Amino acid sequence: MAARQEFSSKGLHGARVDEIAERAEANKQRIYAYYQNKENLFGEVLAHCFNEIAQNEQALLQLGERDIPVLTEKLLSHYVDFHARYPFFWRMLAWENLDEKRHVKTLPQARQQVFAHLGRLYAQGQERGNFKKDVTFETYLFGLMAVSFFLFANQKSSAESLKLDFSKSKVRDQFVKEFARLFDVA
Amino acid sequence: MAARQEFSSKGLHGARVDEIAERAEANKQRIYAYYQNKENLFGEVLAHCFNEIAQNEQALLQLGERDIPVLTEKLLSHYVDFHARYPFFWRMLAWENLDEKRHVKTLPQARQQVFAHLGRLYAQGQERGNFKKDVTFETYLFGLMAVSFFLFANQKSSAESLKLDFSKSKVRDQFVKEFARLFDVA
Amino acid sequence: MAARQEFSSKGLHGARVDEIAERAEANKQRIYAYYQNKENLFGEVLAHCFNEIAQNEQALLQLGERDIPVLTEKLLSHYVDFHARYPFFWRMLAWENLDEKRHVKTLPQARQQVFAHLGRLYAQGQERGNFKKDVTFETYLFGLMAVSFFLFANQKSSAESLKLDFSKSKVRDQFVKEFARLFDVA
Amino acid sequence: MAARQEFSSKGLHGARVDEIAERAEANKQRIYAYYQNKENLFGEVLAHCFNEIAQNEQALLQLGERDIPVLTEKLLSHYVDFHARYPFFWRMLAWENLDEKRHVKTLPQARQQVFAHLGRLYAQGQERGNFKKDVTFETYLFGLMAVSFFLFANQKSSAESLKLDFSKSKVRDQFVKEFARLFDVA
DNA sequence: TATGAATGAGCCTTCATTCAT
DNA sequence: TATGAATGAAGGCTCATTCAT
Repeated sequence: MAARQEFSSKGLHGARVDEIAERAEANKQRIYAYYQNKENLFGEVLAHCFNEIAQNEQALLQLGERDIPVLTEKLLSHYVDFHARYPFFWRMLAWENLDEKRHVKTLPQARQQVFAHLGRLYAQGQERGNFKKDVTFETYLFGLMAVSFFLFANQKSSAESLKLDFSKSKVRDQFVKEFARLFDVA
Repeated sequence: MAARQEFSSKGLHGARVDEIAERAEANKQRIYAYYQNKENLFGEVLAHCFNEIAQNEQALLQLGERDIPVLTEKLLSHYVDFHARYPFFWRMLAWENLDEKRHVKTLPQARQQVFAHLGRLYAQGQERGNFKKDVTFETYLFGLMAVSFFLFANQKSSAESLKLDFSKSKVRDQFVKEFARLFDVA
Repeated sequence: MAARQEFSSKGLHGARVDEIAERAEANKQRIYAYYQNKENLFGEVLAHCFNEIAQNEQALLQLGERDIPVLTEKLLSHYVDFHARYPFFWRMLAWENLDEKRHVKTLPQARQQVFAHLGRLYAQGQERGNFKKDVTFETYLFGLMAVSFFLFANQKSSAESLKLDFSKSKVRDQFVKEFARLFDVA
Repeated sequence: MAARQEFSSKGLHGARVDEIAERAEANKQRIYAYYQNKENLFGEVLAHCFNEIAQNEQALLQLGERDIPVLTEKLLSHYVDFHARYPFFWRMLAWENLDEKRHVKTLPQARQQVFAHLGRLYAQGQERGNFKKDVTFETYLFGLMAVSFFLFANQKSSAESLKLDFSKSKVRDQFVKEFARLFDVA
């Protein structure tokens, strides 16, 4: 979908239907026939982005017990890679969070399965002493997501306040490793 | 400034000059006389928000050596409180980061001083074993900021994916404590 | 024809070709093949409505000399019934009269025959003293048509200005009788 | 108001806001500032037309007992003149009656006063034998209105079916007189 | 024959910005 | 200094009509 491009870069109100139609090499009436209005289309794009991350997360189901020692690093690099390859997500997420209205009702069920799987690994890791016992999985996961999201969502501003250029993958990789250390025991 | 209200809630493009003028009980001529155009005004508001956080951070200069053991918790609760009391910031920051153009050139110098001060405390903490030696202060601080920002900026969506309601201060407090544990050694 | 429904309720400009095609379970190509364009189709519908009233009026040819004493009542109830059963007519007539362009060229010849027949009965009635000698048939007929048309065409507004509800058939019947008295001698 | 011209000739949906603005030598934003939207403006115009007829009817309050013998003729010629001088009314009325939505809530109270006055005269006329005892005032008035409305509202079509040209005032005057005879006793 | 898509224009409505008083 | 009006350009959405399959 070419609408993703427009919406992710300009948001619901900034995007122009004409532009979308042109990029999609479709014509407006087709768009309105399918989606009724701009807002619906935005919702579809948003849902698509959520599906994208959900699908992408399926790979995490491959993680097993032996990955527990490097779980944090793997998760972090997974999300950072995702954001790097698929910048639409954090942008659409940000637009949606800034908007008063909610445009996506149901979040993909698929994510819950992955989270459950990771939760089990985390619990095992806690037993083995890889993760802190007094930190819940939700906190841990939230931290990982926050950090990876912020890495991209705040690139422009943080680049100036922290004097770092996250667009270089080396810098990013170093961050992943450092954050892995931060999040893990010892 | 009443423009802050409009811009923070609707963004540069969503905000309406008429609305701003009306709320400010000023008239449009005044606005255009002072700021030339909407974009400039947005920049001023943004700068104002950055000054706000910078000023607020001055309080952190009070932190001293004896606070090192609870530094993480203090910093986190500082930022979380700030976001809770001053929701304009994360919103303006998010709008700015989503926009192609940069509307603020210079970030307040004041922040650097605070960061330097905190950096010294962190270094001492590393010596004393409160913080991990292999995690830089930048990483540490970035983590704190990311987590506190994400707590608010992603409230709508995360409420659904993680089933948590961050609007309750209890939940937030618990998070602060958990994250403090996560970020600290042992 | 399903176009009648659309045109009569929304007029030439308000009606939508897509809607008509859908209701007719035909496809647009068919419509354009037969009628060239929307306006022609409107003309056909209009003509159809005129034929409908003309055909309906054929029943009036049954009226004979013995009906002269109740001619007014019979004619009035005929037209009122027609409008009640066939609301398309007054609406299409109203649309047509409001539009600058004329969409129907020829009015059905059949009506003239009926009018001539009624004219003869009226003349006889005048001789016999049933109808006023100084009121022409045209005036008389025009009055009947005006009253029955207005009864329906002005229902919404008159309901409020005259506090009457013509949708109730009782009220209508009473009106027919009263108007018969009004139009007849003594 | 120039909107009256547009709306009365093309109806709510046929009228063009640009056209109205241009004719009014105003600009669109003024229109939208005052009336919010096209429909409201239409409602105002409609209300204005109702006020016009109501105001015009005030003249009928001058009619007194001595006018009773020629009441019908006076009323008819009043309405016919009004329609001839002010063609906006019947058109706006017709548009409104064809439209599903109601655009005017309250009809002018002033009309009721006039109607009451005329009703009293009619009652006296009934006593004196000028009007039929078994025909109510409502019927009588409705008839007058219907006839005068139809005279204009159906001019285009009736011109063809009845072969009469109501645009000539002579023809109209003759009609007024004939209808007066029709409506009056003897 | 029937269908989905395309076109191109038009219309209502909204803005940022500027004039004029 | 403050206010109402003006401007000019969009932008969302809709339609009648036509193509192409």
